[in-house]
Amino acid sequence: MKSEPQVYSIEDLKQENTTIWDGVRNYQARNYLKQMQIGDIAFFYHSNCKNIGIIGLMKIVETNVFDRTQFDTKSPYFDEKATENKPRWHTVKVQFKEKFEEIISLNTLKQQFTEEELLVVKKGNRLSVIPVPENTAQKILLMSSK
DNA sequence: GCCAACGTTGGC
DNA sequence: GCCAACGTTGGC
Repeated sequence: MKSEPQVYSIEDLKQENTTIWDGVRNYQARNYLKQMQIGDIAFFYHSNCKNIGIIGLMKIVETNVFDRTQFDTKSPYFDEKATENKPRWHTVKVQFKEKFEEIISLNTLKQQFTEEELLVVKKGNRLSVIPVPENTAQKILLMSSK
């Protein structure tokens, strides 16, 4: 799950402990959010910044949460086509789990994994929520504990 | 349903 | 700041 650290970083999550992962406005990403289950582990990815890469772990603690920002006219994520009765955007609540001592940089990820193994290394990939195959996830966890 | 125009993401 | 690679919008 990607976030721009200038907007919301893993430090922010660490301080808050939990947060509703709102602001996703892409149907494919939303569908991946939908598939998540309570207890699932997600990687926190810092994007569009100086140190790009996977910075830590979080846990999914609630699923099918309404993204309230879609109803908020003052929010940049306001969606005029969404109503309380017919919301378009739901998401998950995540809990801070771990911040890696060292970021696993995009460069490292590119060296270790193919596009098939880890979609985030694919050029032009813009999805902010991406599934990670189990094999790949296990390898990344090993890399983080070095 | 096609596709040009436009807007956004995100690495570099 | 640039720009490739998308996704979305809207006219037709």
